[in-house]
Amino acid sequence: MKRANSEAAKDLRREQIIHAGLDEFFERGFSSAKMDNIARRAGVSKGTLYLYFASKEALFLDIIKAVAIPRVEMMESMMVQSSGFFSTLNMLSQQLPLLVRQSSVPKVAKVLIGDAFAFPAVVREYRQQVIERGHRALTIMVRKGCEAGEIHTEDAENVARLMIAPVIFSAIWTVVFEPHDDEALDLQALFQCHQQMLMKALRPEAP
Amino acid sequence: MKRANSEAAKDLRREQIIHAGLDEFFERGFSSAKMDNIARRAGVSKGTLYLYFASKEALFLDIIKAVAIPRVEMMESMMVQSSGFFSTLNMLSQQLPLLVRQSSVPKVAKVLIGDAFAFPAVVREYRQQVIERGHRALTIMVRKGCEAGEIHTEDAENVARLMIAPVIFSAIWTVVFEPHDDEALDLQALFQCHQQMLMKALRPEAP
Amino acid sequence: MKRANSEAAKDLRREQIIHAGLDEFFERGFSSAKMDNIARRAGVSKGTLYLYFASKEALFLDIIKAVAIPRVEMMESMMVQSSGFFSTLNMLSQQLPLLVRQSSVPKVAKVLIGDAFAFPAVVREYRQQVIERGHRALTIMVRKGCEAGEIHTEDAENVARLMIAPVIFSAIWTVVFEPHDDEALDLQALFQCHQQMLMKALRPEAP
Amino acid sequence: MKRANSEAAKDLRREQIIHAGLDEFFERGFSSAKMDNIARRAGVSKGTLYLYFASKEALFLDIIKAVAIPRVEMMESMMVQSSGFFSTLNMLSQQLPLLVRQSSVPKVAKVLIGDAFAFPAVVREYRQQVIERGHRALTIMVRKGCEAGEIHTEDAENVARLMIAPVIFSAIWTVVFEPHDDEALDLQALFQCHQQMLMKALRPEAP
DNA sequence: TATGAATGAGTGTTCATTCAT
DNA sequence: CATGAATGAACACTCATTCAT
Repeated sequence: MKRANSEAAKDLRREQIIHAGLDEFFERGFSSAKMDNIARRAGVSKGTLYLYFASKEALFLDIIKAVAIPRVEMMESMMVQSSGFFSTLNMLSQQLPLLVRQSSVPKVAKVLIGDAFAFPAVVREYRQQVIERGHRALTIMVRKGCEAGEIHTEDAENVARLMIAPVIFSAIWTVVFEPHDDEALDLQALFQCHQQMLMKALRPEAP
Repeated sequence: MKRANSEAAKDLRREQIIHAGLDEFFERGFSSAKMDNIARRAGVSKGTLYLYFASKEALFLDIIKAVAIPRVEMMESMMVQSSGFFSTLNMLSQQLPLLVRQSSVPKVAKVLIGDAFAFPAVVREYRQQVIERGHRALTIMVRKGCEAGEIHTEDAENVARLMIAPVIFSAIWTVVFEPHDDEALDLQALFQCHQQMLMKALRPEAP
Repeated sequence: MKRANSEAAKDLRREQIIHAGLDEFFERGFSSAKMDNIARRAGVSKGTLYLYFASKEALFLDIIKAVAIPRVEMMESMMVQSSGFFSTLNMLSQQLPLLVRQSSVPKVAKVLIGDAFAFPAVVREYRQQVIERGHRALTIMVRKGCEAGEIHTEDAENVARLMIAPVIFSAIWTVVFEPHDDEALDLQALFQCHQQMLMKALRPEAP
Repeated sequence: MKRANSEAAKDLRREQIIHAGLDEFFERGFSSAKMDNIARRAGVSKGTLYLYFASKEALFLDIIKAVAIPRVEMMESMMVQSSGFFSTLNMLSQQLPLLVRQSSVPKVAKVLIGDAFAFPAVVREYRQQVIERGHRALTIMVRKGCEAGEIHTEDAENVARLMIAPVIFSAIWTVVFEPHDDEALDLQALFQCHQQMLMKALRPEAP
């Protein structure tokens, strides 16, 4: 492999390894993942991995951090700047299939589920930094919708959870079933259906 | 350990091992699970495991089979004998929290997610024997509800999926977050909320 | 290798491994010593080593302990029961060549010297439990000889050290030079000479 | 690091590396010594080491040679020009503590003991070039003393060895115990005591 | 049947050495 | 000459599996 002498080149190399690592951890879980495989996937030698990451565990932790954090911020800002519940819901219905299909979020989720007991601290932090923040932003969005009279519900928190549930469902589905099966879930239709059900379910009762 | 001379005693021993194995696989995933630990949990020696199961993998497969199959049948029959959509939905809302909290289903799900790539055949079979059958039963129930005029929807399949999504969501939540955290999700309230939203979302429009 | 089912058989196996380990550590030092080699020397597999010792370091520490401690006690008792300086000195002159040639003490000393920096705690303990105790016993013996009028010296402590010096000298010589060279040091003649010089050097001056 | 363009500058660089190497080999033994550490101690990069020494082993060998040889010559000349046994003995008693405390000889000795089996050729050469030459010079000095009537002994060779023994003893002591302990041996007193004992022990009997 | 001592293939990690810059 | 990123052989340690007791 070529030398990475500049800082930029080294960052690139880090990225390659993180990418390769995520794939390997995703496919095999932490303990079955082999540093050898990660090296091969990244196109470097095993020794090189240790120039960039202190250990398999350190690589794992860095991967989780690198992939998870940016995503939340994106979603958070999306919901905070919300201009009305329905328009945001609409935007979400279009964005979420992309998040599930294109981003690394489902892969990270799969890895974290599989190795939850091995890394309780990571799971806790992920819950706080990703799940709770997402849930809070969504709850606020629901409450604002209520206050604006757009929607009605007595239980904003659970509504927020139920809005998320299909994301989790389809993320799991995607990573667990689709790699070994031909039929792909039609996420657009699923989220479309979900959006319509939500709109009807949350519609304020006529007086 | 006492000898298990009768068939009944041998079956009991098998049960103990399967139970111990599920716990170990659940907590560590397939590859980190140690036969030593399973033996200790089951109160037998390592050698004994191999009298009942040919290998770690055979034990794993047997566990999945032993735990998963019976559950589906229960759920299937529950929905097939359905006496009206709403009454069945009501029953489900009460039963599902128990399924999530009391049964081994979430544990098995967690294991299968974590080791999906190591056992594609198992995953495929699980999908066909558990998920698809459950989804089909649910879809039929939705369709019957439509035909009976109780509810209305254009997309029974996705409605069925969205009815299941919170089960997956809470199953994952339960096994991933709750073991390392104090706050437990209030499943009753969650499924209550879900039921009400479904009822409103599926209510046939007034003409 | 045969199974070691009884406690006695296990102790024997431990002894074999300790013996093999000492040889390997002696010949290569701690860090070059290979567990594989130790296993081969002991006639067991690598895995078996770890049934008896938690790690390479634990094996090392146990070896030092197993070999060093008993020796001191022997020497200490020899000098404490001393019936007169000259008779004890005579006994020592006969015993020490055996200690140097037959026992494991010089091997352990060589190992400790080579790995002194890697195991400062061991070195300190060895100094306290072996060296200091030996030196103290010898000093007392010299003082008693003075009080009994057999010998005379103003500096019992250094005399004790100088009595020991040839032991260290010949121990080092034996383990460092003799394995790679034909000529063996004539320890009997050396200690004989040393004894005579000591007798003359310590003889009280005629009035 | 600056380039070393002149021959003198290159020799200096060599010296730095040799010095750094001795410290590292002394502290960790050959196989635990890391080229990385040596480079850091010498203030150069790892690659530079290989510009001056072909390999770790070559560096090791050069260090032994560089440090050991000069010392012998010094000692040899000291004893050969001897102007009488007692005056030389006196001089030795004063010089030896310095040799033990100030020079690199004890460090080299420690390294050679620790890695004796890995470098039998070095050990043999060291024995021949350093030990044997020293022993021969000392034996000659004793014999001359006898012939001159200053002293008397039947066994000049072992007397020479016993004259050396405390040097070995204190060298070992210094490098093994003192780095990890506060109490330092009082070498002056020790050699003083030794000198006095030798003088008395070797004194010709009155007729 | 039940045990647990023994095995050895497999994996994370280190580090002497190389060589592009 | 000097650097330090890259390499891969080597080694400590683990654990599923076997089998003598």
